[in-house]
Amino acid sequence: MQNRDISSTFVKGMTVLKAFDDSQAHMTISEVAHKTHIDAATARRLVLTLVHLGYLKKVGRNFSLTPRILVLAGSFLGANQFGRLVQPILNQHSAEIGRGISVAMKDDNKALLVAQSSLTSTRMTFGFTVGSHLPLLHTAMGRMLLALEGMDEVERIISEISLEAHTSLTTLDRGKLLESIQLAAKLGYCVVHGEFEHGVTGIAVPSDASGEFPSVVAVSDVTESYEAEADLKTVVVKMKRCAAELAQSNAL
Amino acid sequence: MQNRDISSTFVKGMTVLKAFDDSQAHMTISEVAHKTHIDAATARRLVLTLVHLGYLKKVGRNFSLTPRILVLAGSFLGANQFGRLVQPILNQHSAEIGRGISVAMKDDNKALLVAQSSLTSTRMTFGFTVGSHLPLLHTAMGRMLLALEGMDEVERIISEISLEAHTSLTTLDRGKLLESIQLAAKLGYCVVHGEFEHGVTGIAVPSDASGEFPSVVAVSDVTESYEAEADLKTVVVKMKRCAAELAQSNAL
DNA sequence: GCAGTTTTTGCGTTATACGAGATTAAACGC
DNA sequence: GCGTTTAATCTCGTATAACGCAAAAACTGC
Repeated sequence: MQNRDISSTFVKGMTVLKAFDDSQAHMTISEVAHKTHIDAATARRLVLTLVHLGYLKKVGRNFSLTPRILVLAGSFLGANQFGRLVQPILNQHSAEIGRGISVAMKDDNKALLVAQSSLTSTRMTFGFTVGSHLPLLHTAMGRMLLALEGMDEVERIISEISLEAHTSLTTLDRGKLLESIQLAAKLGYCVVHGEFEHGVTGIAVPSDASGEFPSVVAVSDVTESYEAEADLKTVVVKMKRCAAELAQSNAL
Repeated sequence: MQNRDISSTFVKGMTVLKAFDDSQAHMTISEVAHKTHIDAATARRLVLTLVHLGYLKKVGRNFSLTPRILVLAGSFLGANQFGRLVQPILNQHSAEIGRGISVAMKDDNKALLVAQSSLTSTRMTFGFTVGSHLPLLHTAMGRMLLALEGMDEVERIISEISLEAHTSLTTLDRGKLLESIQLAAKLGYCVVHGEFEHGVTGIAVPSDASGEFPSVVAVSDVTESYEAEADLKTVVVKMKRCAAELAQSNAL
């Protein structure tokens, strides 16, 4: 028995729903039960409830998410004016910078992509969408997000998080990570070379928006495109312009 | 008491979560209770549970969605390869067509935006995002979606749905709507002029993808831009090319 | 066809959701 | 400012719905 203010059934239900992540999109009832550590009979009831509500659909003996789950996301995006305010600004600055722009927020100990504008002239994307989780410590957007938090929170996360080497360049030294985040806080921008995806450099700046959730504006490109130090500086300046406009628009 | 396979608590919990739509993003517990027709005490527990799970946050006496809700959407998008397959194709064709492209699926009696590529060179967007609900009967994408369904389903929806006049051009005659959908099914594309937003013309074609959910590719622009009949035909041809590529990629 | 697994059902137990009422906080008038 | 009204929030005993075991049924793969 736990807190009387928390509905354990609802918690289990959301656990089941969350279990359908991109690592396992199609699951049988027993797989759900295994993954969530919920009794098979209970898991079955919760899964059937989700089917009843239209969030899951059954095909054969497997269950998978339906597009309806996007409606919940749409509520958040709509409420925060992403369509009307954020997206047009991102589009314009994306064209000016010549690269796709992403906006991210901190979610637990992950960076969460909340908006994106990819260049229409290129097929290049990094395969992430709104709702994608990225590492906090080994991406520019993640470190910049941490730099916006209090340093006590940063130290807590750095010490708690398990470090995973995504590439040969991934920084696994917790002290160096802290330094990098402190530098980002001081400079007002963050650059990370190939620590998450090989050969890709990320740049992030705070969005400056005074909204409900701290957010950052981020750009990714192959490392060579920033060969000249001046190129990088130019991009940062343009990104800051984008951030300023987002802040001014009262979005986010 | 109802079906023993449906967890009524979980249903109520999801109802509460869904209640935070863009029409009411910030709600007190009693507002939630009122909107969902759930007892205030129960609503309170469910809301507190959502706060506990990090999907809602409390500010003052109001509750609102956190970005975490996007993670669930990300699972669906990731599982269906939206980032890696769909988005690049949309981006490329968006540039070729010279207009933003959307992909939509049918959700109950609404059209649901599941992917989008807006032109980066322009600030023009129609304010919708992934997860936005649009009318089925008064948009090109909606009618095209219906045209993919069986005609019995179409007739059911046309007769059940309540018709709302969004503009002075909105077709409110159920017979005419059926005709329009049948025409779309026959032609393989659908064009709707200013029935949802004044002065805006929408075009939709089936995505041809053999995936789990029927989907359409849609384009919107101010009506004048299609003045010449030839312009419209050209766009349709280009859209069909996009649809074919989506199908070929095994996305959707 | 058999041995395994998975899914479903029944049921006693117990936690848990319910909702009326108590408590607290906000809104208003004087 | 203070009492009064109104609404929102929280508490708690009780009814009930969810839990999870165990056993049956259904499906798989060999």
